[in-house]
This record gives sequence, structure tokens and C-alpha cells, in this order.
Amino acid sequence: MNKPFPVPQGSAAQRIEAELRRAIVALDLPPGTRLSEQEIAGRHGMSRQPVREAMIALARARLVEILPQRGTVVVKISARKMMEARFIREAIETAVVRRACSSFDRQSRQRIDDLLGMQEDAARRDDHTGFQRYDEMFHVTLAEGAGCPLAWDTVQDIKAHMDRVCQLSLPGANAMLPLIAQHKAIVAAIDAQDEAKAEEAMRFHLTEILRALPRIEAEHPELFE
Amino acid sequence: MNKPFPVPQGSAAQRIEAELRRAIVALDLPPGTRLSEQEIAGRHGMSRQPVREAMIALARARLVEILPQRGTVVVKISARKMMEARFIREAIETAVVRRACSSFDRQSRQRIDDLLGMQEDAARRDDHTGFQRYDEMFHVTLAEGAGCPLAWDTVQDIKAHMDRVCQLSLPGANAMLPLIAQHKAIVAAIDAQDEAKAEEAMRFHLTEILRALPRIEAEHPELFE
DNA sequence: TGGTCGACACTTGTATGGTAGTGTAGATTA
DNA sequence: TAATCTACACTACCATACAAGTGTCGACCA
Repeated sequence: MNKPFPVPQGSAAQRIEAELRRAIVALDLPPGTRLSEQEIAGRHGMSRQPVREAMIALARARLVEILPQRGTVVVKISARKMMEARFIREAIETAVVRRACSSFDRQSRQRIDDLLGMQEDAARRDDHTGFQRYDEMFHVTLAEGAGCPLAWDTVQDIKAHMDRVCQLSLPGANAMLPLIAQHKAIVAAIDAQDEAKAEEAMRFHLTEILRALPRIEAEHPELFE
Repeated sequence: MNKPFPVPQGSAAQRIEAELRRAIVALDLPPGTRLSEQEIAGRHGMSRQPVREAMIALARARLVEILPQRGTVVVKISARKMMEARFIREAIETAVVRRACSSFDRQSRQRIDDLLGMQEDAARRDDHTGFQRYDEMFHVTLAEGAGCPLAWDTVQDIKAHMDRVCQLSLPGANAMLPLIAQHKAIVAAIDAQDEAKAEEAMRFHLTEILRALPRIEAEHPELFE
């Protein structure tokens, strides 16, 4: 069984990248924060080089912006890019569930049920972190089961524009249980091999965040550009 | 007007990344080629550091694989991943043209016509490189005009899995003119605001490469994994 | 002759010093 | 006083040196 929270491994550069990514998405490093290679290196007891490589990777993921010879800052949340990203994700994931209706890996199907159960537990414990983790695993397993693991790799890249907004939307009272119900609706449609219904269920699920966006932006204008 | 072939600019790391990317896609560096940071650095008259950063970026794009403490190799073409990438690209670009039917930027629409003309010229000159360049610009402009520039950024990332196959398919007798006709069919459907027809035209266009794949793989088995 | 062990050449990963460009704050001058 | 100029502190960027891991080839031994 996979560890829900694998210990950081690999090179120092990869570890620091994962750590910074987590901190940015969790809003521990709010948009606009200036990042100094020197300072981060010192704080983590390593040299500037691995930190620099991590920065470059994060810049590719559009989580930070490197201004040559000036500095590196955490990018502000862009409502526009967030909506574009959501649109793209919707395009990919609706196509995936359509394919899943034709053929879906049996082992993945079993794992889906396990994940839904664990996600429900996390929701009952009001464990936001665990909930998001299992939510992600749900979508990963969907892509794998449909025979298109590359789809999730792609979604993950653009998700960077969305997950900070998701982070902000979760604490909103009882936001988690409806999401689980939506997951179940998607699975039910796949089981019934009903492509149109599966696509519509996924579309509705991914539109959820769009409904929360105006409120989020109004509550935290300083995080947006 | 944009230069069709902008001079390499930016940091040394970005220049060397662009150069390596080009060489890999053009198959100047065939799959399986071992790349040495040291050797490349020496050949380009720079230190290992910028080369290393370029390698990391290319590894993220899945064009090379870095084996820690062992070496870096150009990844082989995977027919499976190529088909997955094509599937994802189809999902994104069909969604884009659907959106383009509802509203399409006027300036982009004009640019589309210009590009089609230039692409036709390139085809007549049998200029493969220019043809591919304008082909890419066509799809970029489509995404921009539909108000979703991020879509092309995403496609570009997964296109890495396809580009080399496209490269091999072009020299095939008169492969370019049909592609232009398909582009025109897409534009015509958008002008008519016919979503279903536009989607179908794009789908057909992106299926073209799939039809060529078996022949390509049979002719160059050593490039595939 | 066949198998094992070890030095070596090679790789990537990390540390550190120096360079060039940029923003800023203070000094200087009209 | 206000505008301009200059020195400085800070940054990303690059070069170089060192560390750590891996595959290979050859010497050595049973």
C-alpha cells in the first residue's frame, strides 16, 4: 500500500522543491512573498545550488516568477488563469471518464472504492489535508484505470493555478461532503457505462470550484493580482 | 511582425535548453543518445551549471531521463505515450475550437488567414521546418483567439511526446497539403459557428498522425522503446 | 580457466567564490 | 527645496572545485 504521506526522498533539490511547493499551495508562503535563494538555503542547511534548481522547477510550474538579477516572488493568484486552467482540466477529465466508460481497469475500480471510503473518513475527522490527498488520488486512479496516466501528469501541471483557491474554499462550512457525493455520481455513471452521464457528472464536479471563486476573491483580495 | 526564427536570447541555460530541445525533436540527437553535461558544456564554451539546468528542464518535459550518478539519455519514443498525448491534445483542442465558435478574437482571426497563407508558401517550397513552425503558430493563435492561451502552454508540454513522430511523418510524399486543407476546414466551421463541425474537423486533423504511426514505427523501430 | 575483488574512469549532485545587473537610499548640487 | 548623481547592498547567474555513487576492466587467486 502506498504511504499517504511519503517521506521526502531523492536529491536535496527535489526535497526543497516539494517543500516549497507544499508551502506555496498551503499559503504558508502567500502570493507576493519574496524568496531569496540565500535565505532559504541557509534556513534548510544547504547550499544555494539545490535551492536554485528547485526555483527553476517551480518557475516552470508557474508557482513563482524569477525576475533576472532582481529576485524571485510567489506569483499572485490570477482568477483569469484559474478559470482557464479549470476549463482545460474539464476538457481532459471529461474525455478521461468517457474513455473510462468503455473500459476501466478492474484493479483501479477496487481502489476507487477504497479511496472513497478513506476520503469519507477524512471528511468526518474534518481533516482537510487528508481529504485533498485522497481527492487527488481519486482523480489519479480514474486516469490510470482509463489507461491514460499521462492525463493526470498534465492535469497536475495546470492544477497549480487552481489548488490555492481550492485550499481557501475547503474550510467553508461542509464543503467536503458534497464533493464526495459528486465523486460517487461519477463512479456510478462509469459503472453504468453511460458516457453522457459520466461526462456531465465530471463537468458538474469541476464546476464546483467556479461557484466558490467570487466569494473567495472577495474575501481575500490581497492574494489575487 | 514576429520573427519566424527568433534569435536565441535570455540566459545561457535557456539558450542551451532551446538548442537541445530543437536537436532532440529534429532527431539530430536520436533516442538513446547519451548526453554528458561535461561534454556539452565544453562544446558550447560554458560551464556545466547552465547545461545542468537545461537538462533538468528537459527532464521535466520528458525529453531526456536523468539517471542519478549514471548519466542522462534521450528518451526513446513510446508509441503508447504518444497515443495518450494525442488523446489529451485532442481533448483540449476540441474544447478550444468549441469555445472559439462562441467568440473568437477579431485580430486573431485575421492572423489565422495570414498564417494559412504563409504555411501554404512553405509547403510549396517544400520547407518542412517553416511548415511546422507555422502549423504551431496556427494552433497557438487558435487558443489565443478563443481566450485560452494557457491551453497552448499545456498542449506544448505534452506535444513533446508527439513532435518526433510528426517530424518523421512529414517527408512522406505530399503530407503537407492535406494538413492545410484540414486547417481550413476547422476555420470554416468556426466562422460558421458550428460547434459540432468544428470539433469534428479538429478531431479528424489530430487523428492524421495516428494513421501514420504504424508505418513510422515499422520504418524506424530503433527509435522506439 | 573461471570467478572474485578492487582500483579507476566516469557520471550526477553539492558547495563556494566571483561577476554583472538592478533598485535604493543618501549625498551633492543648482 | 527639489532634482540628479553616486555608492552600496542585494539579486540571479555562471564558473570552478569537490563529494558521492556506479559501471567497467584488469589483476589476482582458487
